[in-house]
Parts: sequence; structure tokens; C-alpha cells
Amino acid sequence: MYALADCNNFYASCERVFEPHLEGKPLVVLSNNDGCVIARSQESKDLGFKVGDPIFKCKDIVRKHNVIVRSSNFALYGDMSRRVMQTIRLFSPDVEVYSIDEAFIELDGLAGRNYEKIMRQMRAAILQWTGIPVSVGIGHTKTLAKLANHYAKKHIETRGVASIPKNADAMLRCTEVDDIWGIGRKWSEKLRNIGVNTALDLASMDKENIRRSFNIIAMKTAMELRGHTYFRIEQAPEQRKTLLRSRSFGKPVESWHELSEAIASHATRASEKLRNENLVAKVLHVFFHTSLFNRTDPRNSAHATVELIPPTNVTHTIIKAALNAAKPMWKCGFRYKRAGVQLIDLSSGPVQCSLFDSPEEQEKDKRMMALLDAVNSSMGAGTLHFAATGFTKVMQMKQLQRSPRYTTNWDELPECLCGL
DNA sequence: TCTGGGGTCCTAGGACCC
DNA sequence: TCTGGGGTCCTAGGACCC
Repeated sequence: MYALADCNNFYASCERVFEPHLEGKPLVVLSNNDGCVIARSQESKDLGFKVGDPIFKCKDIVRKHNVIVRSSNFALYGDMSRRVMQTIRLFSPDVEVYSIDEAFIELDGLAGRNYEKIMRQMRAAILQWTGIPVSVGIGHTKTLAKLANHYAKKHIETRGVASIPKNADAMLRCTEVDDIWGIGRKWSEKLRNIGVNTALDLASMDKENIRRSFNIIAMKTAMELRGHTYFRIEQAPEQRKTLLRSRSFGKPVESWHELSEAIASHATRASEKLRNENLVAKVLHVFFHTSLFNRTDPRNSAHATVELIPPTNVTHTIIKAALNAAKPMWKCGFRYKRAGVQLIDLSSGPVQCSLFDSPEEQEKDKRMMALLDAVNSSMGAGTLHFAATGFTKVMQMKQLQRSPRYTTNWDELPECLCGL
């Protein structure tokens, strides 16, 4: 048996923990650069806000309904997530943290006990200790637990916890294909075209037919709806395979000078992350492009892939590779909107050096990176940085309405929680 | 004026091997 | 006139997730 614990309207709930007066009011959280809506409170969902809505197109409705608008505060959400997960682990050791706001829990270790009762206790503890409301779904497979969770969120009478009953047909029948975990927009469209509208319809489909028409994942999903386990809990996360750092610019970038600083910054952040996870990259991909939405400006999109020989995680090596690959692609006269650096073919194993590499140089780089990371870790990110990342404000994000980083920054601790 | 930032997996088709 | 049968690896593109 599996349970899925999923925080309700997570980012919105995090904002409310420290500003309880926002309770009951429509609230949306924006993406980087205050671009799109990425999270909504129930009230703003009811007003029709969708994830991905550009906020500038919602001005009227924001004004009309006094919608509270917040910039994203990932320092806060990340820390709140950690607290929620920590609490979940007190109730079962077999936990897979699936995303920032949800976790699968394997219940077999609690065999013989009343799962629903335990999950209700867990839910109450999370609410009391972190202030975050959570919904829990219980089922024989992860897909069914997801489905039960969806049911719990939709039906108040469940009081946040729902189990798939012995005969799941009724629950499957009232679940649309779009709401099944693993069935996205394209597939649900295709399924509806052949008359498959509910989870029960999908579960009744011929196994091989699903595999042929879709793929093996869709087939496994359908089998999971029937109660056959195909997806298991993954406690130790697999080693990552790629790492991407990219960002839209607050203002369009028109000079190589600014673009190169952005690329160098992304390369820096990607390298730091790589070292943090004890990995090296063998391949680097760099890209930049103009706005995908602007129809009047000339468009341009450039990308290049280069091999890193030998594989590395050294910041200046990666900056140099990224800039060398990007420079020849730079064209004057375009308003670039986004740039990024992706590291591919990551490994943790010993590095195969080339015949001409100097072990002394490598040792030097390694010591230098260790020092750099130590300084930046104790004195703040970016204290020591490469000149290539520059001093212009090209990388500065527009975040006009970010709440304080209450739990991770000494200068921003809450001093008075009115209303608590 | 203004539209996010990460990831994973699968499949088909082509290049290559014997 | 007629042209085999078996593999592997890589890549791009497309689907999905949060």
C-alpha cells in the first residue's frame, strides 16, 4: 500500500503561514522575473487563474478582486518543504520525496494498523508544526494513491484523507482521464477521441493496445489503475543525468558584453551545483534566443554543444567552454530574451584524462574550487566570483513583491506575527 | 512593455557492425 | 527477374512530471 501526501496550494500556503491575514483571500505566486502565475490559492483558482497565465494579462481581474500577488520565494518554499518532509519521516521511514510539495509513503511497514488513522495523525502533525495543510491519498499503487489524493482534495467530507476502496470502480469512474497521473494533455486528447473518458475506461483497455498506441509508460499506468504495481518507491534518488541553468532576462539583452556575463553566470551556477553533487560533466550545451512571443522583433535562436575534455566541474573551464561556443553565434541587432547552459553526460566516477593533461594543473584547479566554495559558503554566494560574470545588472531578477526569507536569513526573521 | 525553470523516459530512424 | 538476418548505439523529437 502507498500513500501520497501532497501539500495544498503549497507556495500560497507558505506565504500564508507567515501572513495569516492572507487566509481566505485570493493569492497568486509568480515565476522568476514576475512573469507568469505558477501557484494559486483556492480562491484564485476559483477566480479562473491558470498556471502559466502571464500576470500582465490579468491586471483587471487582479484589481477587481484585490488579488494578492507575490514574487516567488524559493528560499522560503524550499525550507518549508524540508520541514514537511521531516515530519512525514517521523511516521514512516519509507518515504520518496517526489517533488517540493509531495511525497510517496510506503505503508507496508505499518501493516496491520489503520492506515487512514495514521495518515490523519500525520496530517494533523504537519499542520500543527509547519502550518501547511496537506492532503493524503491511500491506494494499492502509486497511481491509485495519486488518484485518491486528487479525490481527497476535491471532496471536503474526506477531511483531507481518502483511501481507494476495495472495489475501486466507482472512484475510477468519477475520475477524468486528464486527472490521471502520467496522462497529460496530448494523450488525454487522443484517449477521448477513441471514447476513453474516465480512469475506469482506461483501466479496462487492452494492455497491448495501449502499448502500441501510446507507449509502455501509459500501459503501466493503466495496469496500476487495476491495482498491479509497476512503479515503486525510490528512496535514494538516482544520479542526475543533466543539469540546466537558464533564465529569461528582465530586460532584453542587445550586447555581447551583457550576454556573455549571463552565460558566464549560468556556467558558474551549473558548475557549483555539479561540485556540490560530486559530479563532472562531459558535454556542455549553451543557448540563447529572442522572445518566443514577440511577433514584431526579428527572431534568432542559437545553440551549440561542445565536449569537455577531460570531463570537469571547474568553473573557469566551464565558463571558457561556454563563452567560446557562444561567441561565434552572437549576432548584433537582436533583442535576446533568454540564455542558458546545460551540462550533459554527468558522471561521478574517475575521470579519463587525455594524454596531454597535466595532473598538477588539475590538482591546482581542484584546490582553487575548494577554496572558492568554502569562501562563498561562509561569506555568502558570489562573494568570490570570476570577472567574466561581470558587474552589470543583467542577471538581476525582477522580484517586486517577494516576501521575506523568514526561515533562512537572519536579517529577515519574523518579528511579530500579527493575528497568530 | 510585460509570457518560468527545472527534470525524466520512450520511440523511431539512421548509421554502423557481423 | 531475383538482393538476408541479426545486432548495437546514437540522436532528435515528443511525451510526461513538478
